[in-house]
Amino acid sequence: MSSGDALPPPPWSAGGRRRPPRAKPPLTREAIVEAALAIVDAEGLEAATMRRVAHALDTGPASLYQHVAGKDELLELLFDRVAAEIELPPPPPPGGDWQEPLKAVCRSTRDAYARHRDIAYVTLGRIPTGANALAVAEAMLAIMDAGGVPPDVSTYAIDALSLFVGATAYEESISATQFGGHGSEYFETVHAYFAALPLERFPTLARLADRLTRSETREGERFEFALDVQVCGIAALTADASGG
Amino acid sequence: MSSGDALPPPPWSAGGRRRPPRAKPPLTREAIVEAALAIVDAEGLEAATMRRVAHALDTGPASLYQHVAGKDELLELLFDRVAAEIELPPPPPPGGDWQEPLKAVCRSTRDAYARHRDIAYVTLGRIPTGANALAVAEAMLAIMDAGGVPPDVSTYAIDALSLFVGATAYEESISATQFGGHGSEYFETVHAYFAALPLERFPTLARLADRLTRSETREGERFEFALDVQVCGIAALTADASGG
DNA sequence: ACCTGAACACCGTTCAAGT
DNA sequence: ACCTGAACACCGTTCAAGT
Repeated sequence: MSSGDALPPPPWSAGGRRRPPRAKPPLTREAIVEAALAIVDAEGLEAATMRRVAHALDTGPASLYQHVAGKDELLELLFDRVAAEIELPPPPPPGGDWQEPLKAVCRSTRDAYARHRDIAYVTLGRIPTGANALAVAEAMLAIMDAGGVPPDVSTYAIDALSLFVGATAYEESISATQFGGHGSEYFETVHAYFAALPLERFPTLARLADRLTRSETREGERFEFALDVQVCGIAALTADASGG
Repeated sequence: MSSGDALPPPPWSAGGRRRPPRAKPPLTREAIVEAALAIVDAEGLEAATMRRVAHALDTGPASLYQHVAGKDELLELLFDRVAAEIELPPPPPPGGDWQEPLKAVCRSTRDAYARHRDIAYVTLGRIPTGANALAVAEAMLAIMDAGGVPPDVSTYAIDALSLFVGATAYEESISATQFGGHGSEYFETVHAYFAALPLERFPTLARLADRLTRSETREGERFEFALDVQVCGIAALTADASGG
């Protein structure tokens, strides 16, 4: 800073044109997305209405439409904002193991979703086009490619895996809100219901009721199991494709 | 028809106590569910609002609340109505093959969902409690049980499979509406987008762009692939559990 | 007991009018 | 160019009043 710069006016000066006490930050896409995410984090996705987001930014809903095409685009941007949080590994060396790195990406995807309530809902039925979501897809494909999974398999596998992680995270967020803080009340109801099922019509269900309802509560285990299922399946089909 | 039956009154007769031209059928849960399903079939799930359903039954929305606790219960009933359409195999003999029968149930579940637009959305994040949905779960568990899949695995597997089928069917219904009737327009856009990706940042994605976008269009194949992944994975973990 | 008109507290989106 | 008040055409749900 050169000494020739003019000093700023002292804060107690009331002269000149006065600014409002808290200058309203300019409306930008980023500010809108950030405000929406804050609402999602605090109250969940369905609270993030155009009106609520606008209100948080001290405007009316109509103002958002200058920066965002509509609610759907806002959700798309929200998704890509969360995708930015997913930890990705460096590009893998050729011939390396692909199963563990692939699982790692799935886990950090789940973690990123879990940090933002039921945000995973927006991933369902959407083809990712944002830069961050594409980076995740690139990472997964690169891992499989380097590990020798043939493109025929990997291009399907990435769809299956993304669907799996998104859907699981969404289900988990749902049951997280249903179990509420204490946890056992809703669980007890479900368990009692399954245990009371007529044995003639639902013999297997009734016999496995204990294990079924217990599995609902141990989400981490459930995710790891299903992740194993996915990756084992991909591996089996890779062996098929290579061997046959 | 016996000859003693009275002739119906001629349509031009104005005598007797006249009924309104089309007697309003009494409001029942079944009638409400059926009306809702008709709207779903014609216009999709989001058109099936309480108001629209009521209108189809010639009443106001308030009248529905005598028979249905609210929108959520209506969706639950709608789901169970569709679950009734899923074809289930007879109880399996012990020691039989479980993989093919299990796949068959998944396929007919998908088919039932596909018959009703985006109905699969209501399966997401919901623990099934209706009689028909429970019958599907019972069938799947019975198949795995008879085939020697240990309960540890099958109780998780049923969650993973239900999630997979529901989420896949929902995604397929979404892209069915996005592809519209003609099909290629949206596909072309997506393909062009993927092909134009910067090579330095998305090398694998760009290289596999052709295959990736082609896979989006061949839904049947994609479903069969993912179903294979699931079942292979379950089999691999079953072998683990038995062998280790 | 069953139904319902009207109202309440919301939505997403548009558009003419403002600066 | 950017913003916005007001309006439009909807939601799910409630409740007092009707039969």
